[in-house]
Order: sequence, then C-alpha cells, then structure tokens
Amino acid sequence: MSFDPLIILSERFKQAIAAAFPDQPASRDADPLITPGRNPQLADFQSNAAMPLGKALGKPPREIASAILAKLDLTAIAEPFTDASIAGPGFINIRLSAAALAGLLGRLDTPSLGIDLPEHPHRIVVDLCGVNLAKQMHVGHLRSIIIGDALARTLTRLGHTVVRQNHVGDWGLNIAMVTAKAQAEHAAGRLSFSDLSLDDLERLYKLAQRECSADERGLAAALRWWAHPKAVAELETQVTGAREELAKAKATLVRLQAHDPETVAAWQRIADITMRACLETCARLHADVRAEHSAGESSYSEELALVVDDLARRAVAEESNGALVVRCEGIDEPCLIRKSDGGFLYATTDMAAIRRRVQKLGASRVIYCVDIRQGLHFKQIFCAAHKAGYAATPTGPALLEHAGFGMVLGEDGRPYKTRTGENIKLTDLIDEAIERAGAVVAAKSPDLPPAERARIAEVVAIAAIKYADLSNDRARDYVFSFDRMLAFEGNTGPYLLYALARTRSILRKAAEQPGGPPAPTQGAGAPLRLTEKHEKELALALLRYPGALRSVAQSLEPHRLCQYLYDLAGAFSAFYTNCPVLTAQGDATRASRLRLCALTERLLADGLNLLGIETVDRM
RNA sequence: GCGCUCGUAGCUCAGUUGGAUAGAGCGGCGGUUUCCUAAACCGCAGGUCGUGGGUUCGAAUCCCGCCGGGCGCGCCA
Repeated sequence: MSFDPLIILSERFKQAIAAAFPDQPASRDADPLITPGRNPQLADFQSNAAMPLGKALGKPPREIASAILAKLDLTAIAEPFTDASIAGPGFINIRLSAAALAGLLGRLDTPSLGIDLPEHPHRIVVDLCGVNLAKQMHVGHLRSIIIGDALARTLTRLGHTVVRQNHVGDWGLNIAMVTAKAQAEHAAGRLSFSDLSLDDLERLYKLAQRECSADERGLAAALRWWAHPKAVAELETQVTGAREELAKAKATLVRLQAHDPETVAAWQRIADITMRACLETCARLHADVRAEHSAGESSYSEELALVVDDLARRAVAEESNGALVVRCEGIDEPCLIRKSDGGFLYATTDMAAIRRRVQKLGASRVIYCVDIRQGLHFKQIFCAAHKAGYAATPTGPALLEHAGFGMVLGEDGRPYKTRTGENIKLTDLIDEAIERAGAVVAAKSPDLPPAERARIAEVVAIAAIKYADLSNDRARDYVFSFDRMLAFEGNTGPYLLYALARTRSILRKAAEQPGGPPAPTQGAGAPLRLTEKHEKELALALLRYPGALRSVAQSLEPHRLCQYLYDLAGAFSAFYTNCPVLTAQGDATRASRLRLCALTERLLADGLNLLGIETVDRM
C-alpha cells in the first residue's frame, strides 16, 4: 500500500463519493481532486470534489461535501472532522494526525525512498544534445543537454528504460561544404588533419558557408537597376565563385554517400574532433551523454530513400509542385519529405528516426528535447509518422512529444551573445561560472583546504548553471545571469546544496560522538515524534516527493521538481533553526530528529541527482 | 496574411491544469548569532494578474475582441 497521502486520500474519497451517491453515474469516475492544502493554517490536504459534483448533480456543494464526509472514514489517518472541515463553497479540509504522519513517513523510509516500480515500465527515447559537426557547443545546446538529461534521469528513476539519442547534425550539404573545404585546405598544405582543433573547424565551417552562398538576388537587382558595371562585375565574380564552391560541396556529398575512403576519412576526422569536444563538455556539465548515445543523421542516410519510397508507394505522401509532401488534417503547411530535385530534408531524417526509435528500439514514448521554435516541424512529423504507421506499437501508438524549450536571453532581454554578437561557447561559460564560484567559496569558507575549495567551486558552479535553467518553465525564454544564479540566495542550486550540506554536517557530528553509528545510519528506525509545527511541516514536505516526480514525468517539466526541492529545503531550514537536533531535550526526540535529517539528506541528494546536480559534504 | 506563444510586485520568476485572502527570491526597511554551517531564519512595505467583454457558485487560469512583445510559416537545418 502506498504511503503517499495524495494516493491514499484519493482512494478513500473515491470510495466515499461512490458510496454517497450510489445511483449517480457522475459519481463513479469523479476525480476526488486532492491537493496539498492551499493554506497550511487550514489543512494539510484538501479535496475540491464537492463543487464539480454539485454542478453535475444539481445540488449545493456543501450538501455534497457533508454527504461525502458521512461516508468517509479517515480515523487511522486524519484528525476528526470538525465544523471547519467543510469550508467556503465546499472545500473539504483534511489534517493528518501526527501518528499517521509518522507512520507514512516510516514507509517512505526505504532504500528506494518509496518510489515503486511501475506495473508496465516503458521504453522511452529521449532526444537530447543535438550538436552539429564543426561547430562549437554554445548556449543553444545548453538547455537540450540539461533538460534532456534531467528528464532522462527522472524517468529512469521511476523505473522506465530510457534510451538517450544524440541526434548529431553530421550529414547533408552543410557538412559536405566544410568537408570539401577541409580537404581543399589539406591539399593546399595549409591544414593538418592530425592537429586540428574545433576552433579551426568552426572557422572553416563559416568560411565554407560564406563561400557557398551566392548573392543571386543582389546580382539580379544590380542588373535590373543598371548598377555600375564594376559593381555588377564584382557580383558576377562572387556568384560564379559561390556556384563553383557549391558544386564542389555537392560532389563531396555524393562521394560521402558512395563511401569514398578519402572523403569519409576527412569527414570522420571532423566528426571525431567535434564529438570529443562535445562529450567532454557534457561530462563537465555532469550530463550523461556518451559516445554510444550518438545516432547522427548520417546513420539514417541509407534509410531515407526506403522511407520516402515506402511513403510514396502507400500513398501516405503525395506530389506537389514536383516535391513529395505528407499532408495532415488540421495542419495547413504540408510536411516536405523530398525536394523537387530529389534531395531529402531534415523532416525525412526525422521520419526515419521515429521509425527506428519505435520499431527497432522499441520505444513507446519518444521525447524530443529541442528548441521550441521547431514546434511546427514536430507537429508535422509526428502527425506524418502516425499517418504512416511508423509510431505504431502492439499496444497502440507511441507517445511522441516535443519537450520544447525557450531561448537563453542576456540581461538586456535579447538572445545571450557576446558583445560582438558571437555565440557564447559553453566551455567559456563553464569556466567563468567556476571562476566566480571559486571567488565566493574562497570568501565564505577560507578555512577549507584549497583542493576541496576547488572541488566545491566546480560543483557549485555547475549546480548554479543547471538549476537556473531547470527551475524556469521549460517552454519559456529565461534570462541568464551569473550574478543571480551565483548569489547563493533564494531559489538557486547553491541554496539547495547548502541545505543538504547542513543535513550532512549534523549527521557527521552525530556520528563523531563516541559509540554512535556511522553518519548514514543516524536515526535509522527511530520512532518519529512529530510534535513541533516545523517537524510536521518537514514530514509533510518529505511525503510529497513521489507526487512531484510523477508530475515531472507526466508534464516533462523539471521546474516542478526544483520547486518541490526548494520547498523541502525551506521546510528543513525552518526546522533547522527552530528544532535543535544534537542538543534536543531527550534521547527520543534527538533520535527522531536525526531520522528526519537523514531522510531529508537522502531525499535532497536523490532529487538533485535527478536534476543532474552533484553534491558536496561541506561548503 | 495565417499560425503559435507570452504579458503577474521596481527586477527575475512560480501559481499543482477552474478553487479559499494571487505566492517566492532579489532589491528596500527592520529584527535574530555565547547554541548543530548567518551561503540561514523571521517580520514589514510593495499587485486593477496588459486591457475590455463573456462563460458560472468561483477566472491569473477557459472563450471572444483590442493593445503590446517574441517566434514560426513546402524545396535550409
């Protein structure tokens, strides 16, 4: 049986509602609408079921509430009902008894912290990171890595099998351009493949982009408006040059597709350099993105023609102005899967990816952690995939979800860039955070050994970056500010690390006393005596953990877990200042409070781990 | 032009899918340390939830109009 008050109360209320109105169909699947009490003064939990039920049955809600209470037996869990139990239009207020609270908390105190395995675990693909070859990782990748990793960790924690997929942009004309450029530079003796950095590659990439983009419109305009012959000549030269470069890139793409060894070797070198840097950065961010998670666009290249033929043959796709499109009801813009020149597009690759993820990897849920501006694109390909049957599983269509995220803005409210308008490299961002965190640690904790201080600065810095990202509504833009995230005040990663460090400090001190058990087992099994207000509130906060995790898994919004952990840390801080632990009056109280500390410690650490945030013992 | 999205305290943001007197943090003012980490805790001030209508017992939340911002709209990814 569950210890989660939300679930227990929901069950009890469901039965009571059914019993109170046995002949009413509306009462059979009425949602008990149990939530934590809006106002802690009035209730620990409340049910809002009476109001909608009153509407459905045409009776006053307070009358409904009385009828529910008459059938409701919560003697083992809650304090007796009073006149105040039914309040306002028909809220039903529930106050858990101290004994019940202690009992429930005791059942949360298991190795898994009360998180039960699901009856039917899912295989879930999480698409995250999504770097491009020959490009530095910048803030545009930050959220995909951080949010995707947190979602993957949370879903894993809930007992699902998660398959991470790094959909690397490693194919297509853009990549062929930089490959061609690198080969040309190599042939000219200006470049050595053996000591090539990602910075070099990015320079080549930009150069190739520029050289391949012809100013056709400029030339047309110049001709139409009888521009100066010299200007026209310059534009003609540019356009001719660009067309040549583009032709070279296309030829390179053909050679890549034909597995030409020399071309593939150059491409592979570019991929290796990029991926090495990518995985290093992910590791610095403590995000679990490894080589085996890479499933680049190149890995689908052989499947694209098959997919397109399949869609055309089964008439899922149709021709339109020479191109092949999939039309979906409710979406005006058709989904292009083949250009009129026969080339494939990124939607083609995404269709192939859905097919593989559901059919080969066995996913019943696919989560795309990608910029929210691609919302229309995902709407299209999800619809197209369903239409094509690619998302079908034996138990019904797989759930395809776009967990889109907003942009990272600077403090001026515009996309976060350097002063010169360049993307900010993630490595620079991380370096700066660590440097700033180091300065604070040195100021606040000068007595700690330098090596430990350095470690703390690193953990705190990454926690600050990630928590700032995760604690904001995923779908919305957020303002990036070192000062705010590293101010160590309020709803920040460092605040949570600090609360956790305080729990550990108490447990450590308790363990240092002669004859005591080691820190992790302090308070283990001690009877919980929840008499003080702050003890009860801490207990209630602890019990809400499973609900918070379920909510994240359903909504794919990690900021709900952040909010929960912040509330928990706040409840602990209040407990900490008001309820002495080591110097508590009486051994029983001391043991009970130690157990509360130990539970808080485990739960905070667990929650932070799900956010992909490492912890420290002291700070 | 069509579509999506946002507008909540001076600033940065929550608001449990329609519920009680709209909450945090920062900033401002004030208080707490011979006592487990003061990177903390407590109190005060600060709001016409962009705006006008509508739906109902009840709206920041749902619907419509308007104002303002952001973004996206077949042959780039």
